[in-house]
Amino acid sequence: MGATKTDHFSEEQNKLANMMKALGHPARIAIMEYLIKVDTCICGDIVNELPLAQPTVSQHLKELKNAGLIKGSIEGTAICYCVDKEAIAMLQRYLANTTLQLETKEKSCC
Amino acid sequence: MGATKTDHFSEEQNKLANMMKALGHPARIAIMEYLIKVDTCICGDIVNELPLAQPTVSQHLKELKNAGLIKGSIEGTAICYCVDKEAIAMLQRYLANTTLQLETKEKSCC
DNA sequence: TCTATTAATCGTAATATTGCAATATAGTTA
DNA sequence: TAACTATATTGCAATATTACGATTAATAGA
Repeated sequence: MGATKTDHFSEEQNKLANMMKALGHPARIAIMEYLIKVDTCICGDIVNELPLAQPTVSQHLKELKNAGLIKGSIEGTAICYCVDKEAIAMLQRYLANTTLQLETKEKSCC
Repeated sequence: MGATKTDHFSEEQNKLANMMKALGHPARIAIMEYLIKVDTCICGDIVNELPLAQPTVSQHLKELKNAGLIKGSIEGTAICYCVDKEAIAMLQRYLANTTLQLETKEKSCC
């Protein structure tokens, strides 16, 4: 035990859960917000923005990348990270649809 | 180490991360989807819907409740769970705003 | 009261995450 | 080539999560 039983759930449920999980840490929320705030995506100063050590930040970036939320490419000596717009858009659509489904229901018994 | 450094991040970042974290598991995504699908919120059959044992489901429900994503109230012998519309709406607004910010930027260098 | 029924809690094992120091890697520049 | 800079990887300790069997608590009905 201890491992998530991913095989019992749908592809979409697992993908969504993975993205949500990646965003389920304040440091990673902060990283995303910073990447969005900064105009250019050439970012070599994410570490300076966060109250965490460099290896920790690097690990968080890796997780965001694995979840498909950011993209990174080598830019000389630094590495260029930026948000994957389509991934965010997908999340947004899912939640918008959920909200819509909820609004059409009048019953709210709790 | 091993514990998340919540105190270095903003209230909002932590709250968001908590919600996202709660949704960061396929079983909990499935629970939310089921609660939304079912017309009434009198739900005593969540366990039958999922490929997980009763204590496990109960624990997942507790986490969703702690994150403020669902509400529950005692309904005789069963317990009535339903989605907290405002919480979902909040998440939705956050992502809609994020998407908006991303759209206004032309540069997508990666 | 006895017995189902339903859901929470406890205890525990397996696994995952978080964070960092130390180190490695790779490109840049003197 | 050597020193410098930026990021990744490794290894490890502390803690959290996941899952479930066993048990408990609470209510409903015979």
